[in-house]
Amino acid sequence: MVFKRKFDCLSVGFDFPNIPRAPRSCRRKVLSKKIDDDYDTKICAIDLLALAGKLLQEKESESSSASSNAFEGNNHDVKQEQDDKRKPVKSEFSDQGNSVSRPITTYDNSTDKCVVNSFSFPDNDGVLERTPMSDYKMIHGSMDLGCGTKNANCDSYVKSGGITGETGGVNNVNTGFIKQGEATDPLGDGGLIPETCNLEEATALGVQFPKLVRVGGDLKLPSSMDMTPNGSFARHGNHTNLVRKDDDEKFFSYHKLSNKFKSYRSPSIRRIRKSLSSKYWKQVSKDFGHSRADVGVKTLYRKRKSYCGYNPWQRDIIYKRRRSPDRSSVVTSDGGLSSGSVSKLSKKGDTVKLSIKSFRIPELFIEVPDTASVGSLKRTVMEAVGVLLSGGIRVGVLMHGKKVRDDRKTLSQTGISCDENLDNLGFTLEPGPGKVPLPLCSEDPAVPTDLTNLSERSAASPTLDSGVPHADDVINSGNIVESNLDLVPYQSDISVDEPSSDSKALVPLPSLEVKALAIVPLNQKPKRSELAQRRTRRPFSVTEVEALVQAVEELGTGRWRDVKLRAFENSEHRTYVDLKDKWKTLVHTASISPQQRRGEPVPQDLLDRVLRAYGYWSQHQGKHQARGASKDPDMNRGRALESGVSVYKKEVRIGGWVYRSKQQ
DNA sequence: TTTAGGG
DNA sequence: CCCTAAA
Repeated sequence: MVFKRKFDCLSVGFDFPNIPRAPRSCRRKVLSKKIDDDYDTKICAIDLLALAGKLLQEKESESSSASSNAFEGNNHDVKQEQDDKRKPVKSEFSDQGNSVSRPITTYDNSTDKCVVNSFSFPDNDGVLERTPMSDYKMIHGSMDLGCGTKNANCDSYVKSGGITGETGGVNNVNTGFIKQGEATDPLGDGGLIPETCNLEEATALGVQFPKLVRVGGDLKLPSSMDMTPNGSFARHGNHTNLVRKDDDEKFFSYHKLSNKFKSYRSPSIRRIRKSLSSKYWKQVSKDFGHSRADVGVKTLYRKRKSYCGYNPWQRDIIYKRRRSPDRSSVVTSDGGLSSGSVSKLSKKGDTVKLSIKSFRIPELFIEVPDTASVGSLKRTVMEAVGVLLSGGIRVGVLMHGKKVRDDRKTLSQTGISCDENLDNLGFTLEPGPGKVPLPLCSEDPAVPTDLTNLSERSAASPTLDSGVPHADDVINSGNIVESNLDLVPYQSDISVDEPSSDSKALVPLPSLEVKALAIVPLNQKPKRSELAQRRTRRPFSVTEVEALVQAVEELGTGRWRDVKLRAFENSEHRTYVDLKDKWKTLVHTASISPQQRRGEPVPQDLLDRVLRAYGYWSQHQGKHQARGASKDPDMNRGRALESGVSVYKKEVRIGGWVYRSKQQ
């Protein structure tokens, strides 16, 4: 399956689509593009644009009903407007209660491509309706994650598909980003994702959009904020290997995990990682970078390593941001439910409450064979979503379609808290420092990714390259940090140095990273099998065996690379390790009775030669090459041949048995 | 990257 | 065939 992310939006900051096309060296540059450009200058890509965030300025002394009513009215209008604009993509869908999914999906039979334009999430309209106005302190808003969505007020709204999450506002009854098993169970195993969408689960799985509470002008981020997809979501997301294909049919993959480590390194993460066996990591890296020895494996490998590596520099930035004097608080839905923190946190002065009702994300193009199972499709979609969400996201605030870059300004200064501007407020989810999730492994063996054709083996593995953020990107991120302090890793359940981290971020992503990571270990086994598909078995033909024996007779048993070059140079699929292994099995085969042998029978004469060569070279271990007397293979051959039969041992001892050559 | 071996 | 420690 191939994930194809289409960015048909006007904004291109993220440049997802560009990456795959350019040579790696160039792609890096592309990736490093600033992503914090003004909205006008095209923001990005994964850029999930908040379609409409509703803010409600509420004064304790004021009657809430008045504002609420006003708000509701506006909300509907806005919503209608949004819907209209989405028409091309999502016209026939309306927010229907709890429908698991109402994707505007088009299916192109000819190409087997699926375009998922939207997902539906739990809809809490009902709840809202039942909510007394007095309790209706949350303003419902909607956030569009679609890169094509600029803003509800933006005329240039471009069709964009995505995942739309409807969050309930009033009681904050959770609004899971992902809901119910059927639609959200990525593996279709039903075991990873809760069947029900209770608050906690939804919160864990979905993007919880918090209510923003302004406290005395300060905003705080509650630790309960949880954007973490957990359970299956995280699991699949973590090692999800996605191969994206842009419109030009070029692919590239990205890996989430590495991003996580890179972007949100924290003691907790370190701890988690530490818990991972070194073997695991090695395995991963190897599988990931593996390919033929002649295909720049090294490059890939190194790249990958560097990405996964801890980047102290970036971490510093993170900490710096955390210490930002500005304080903001975000109350998550679940948190709100359990503690009703929203209202409690409110206090003197104006309080701005915000509820982001929905998200939209860029269209996800998924390509799956028509023979793919539904479960596979689910998984694929899930992976795409997971990658999208966990790739590292930053939040941006838009007012009248323009990005508000000065994080130091107060809401009132920015005008956000003005009723008139409520409809002009928007949020964007932009690529975080990591930008592009980097695939670590192939989630689905069925994913046809050998476009790069690195090797047989790599065919089942993702092609790592452009999706990886580079130093450039990091630097870039740093710049962004300087100018936009809108991304702050926030540790909810794992706060380390600063339990009550200060943050300006509306949406703390770190927790997501952390939780996701925590699940990694659990996937080790299953992952491995999926990510590194075993090469197809290709039995040696008699001809090959003969060639091998011939080469070994001439070169000995310790020069597999030479053997490879001499006799199998044109057999791409035969590595020197393969040859060595084959020789090993040949020796074994020759040493057992014919009845015990399996597979295509090897002529006895060949086996005899094997034993002779084996014996001979056992006696002359590397003598020839060691003395450098015969750099030229032919010389060795000559010697061996010259010696004739006599050069071979008459007796070959293998496994305690003595084999006598019939020809002796 | 190769080699050498165990799995 | 795979995985790796060593070199």
